[in-house]
Amino acid sequence: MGASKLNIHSKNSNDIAIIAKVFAHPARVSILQYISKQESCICNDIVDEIGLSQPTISQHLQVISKAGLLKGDFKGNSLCYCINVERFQEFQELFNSFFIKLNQSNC
Amino acid sequence: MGASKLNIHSKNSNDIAIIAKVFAHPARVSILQYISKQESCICNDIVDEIGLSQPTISQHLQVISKAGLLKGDFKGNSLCYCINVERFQEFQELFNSFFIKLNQSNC
DNA sequence: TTGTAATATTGCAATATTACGATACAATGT
DNA sequence: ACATTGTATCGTAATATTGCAATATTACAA
Repeated sequence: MGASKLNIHSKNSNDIAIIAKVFAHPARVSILQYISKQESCICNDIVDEIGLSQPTISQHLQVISKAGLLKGDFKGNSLCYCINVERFQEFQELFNSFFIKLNQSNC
Repeated sequence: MGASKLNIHSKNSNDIAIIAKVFAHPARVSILQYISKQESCICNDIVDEIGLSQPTISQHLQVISKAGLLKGDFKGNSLCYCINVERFQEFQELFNSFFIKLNQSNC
């Protein structure tokens, strides 16, 4: 078979994996870092910054957005993407509890 | 083109993405959680626990291992996988600094 | 309304990941 | 030596991801 046997895993494992996927591409990491640096942000700026085409950036933004990590305000015909800090802190907490669990490992 | 334009991104972005990829599959999350719970661990146990075939688990273990997250001691003909806590803490630090950067975002 | 600038969507090609059966390899027990 | 048990590798199929050109959509300005 192929690549989709996700239903056999626990909700917690799936949640963490879904979050990790957002960060699992350097373009998305760079995009997030860039957005957090800016007060406001226009997609075209990101295109120049990251060096990928506009459709590709738009696609990555959608992935980030679907995870709930972005709040977007319209500002003229350009978007102002901001990081949804509340949602982001949920991410952080999930990851931290995962990290804490793993740190208890002893050989 | 296709899926490989990784050279245009910063080292930091690539590093974070590489780490995130390890956690970007629920099977690997479950495997890591399972290993950390055990004192010692035999691969076949994981197979029963996770519900994937032995070759698939072995493949996932390789991904985790290549990231440097495992220390393996041989114990008879079965392996004892343990989490490499030092390496894991490097992961944590990279992620935390990334998280801290993103939290400074204000809309 | 027509033009313009910014972003989103569609369609497709290239590549990567996931999964497993078959098989090979390694260590132990008899 | 031979069988048994546990793990790794190979080959292959299914699916997912990444990337872009072409096109559509949206919002504003004149």
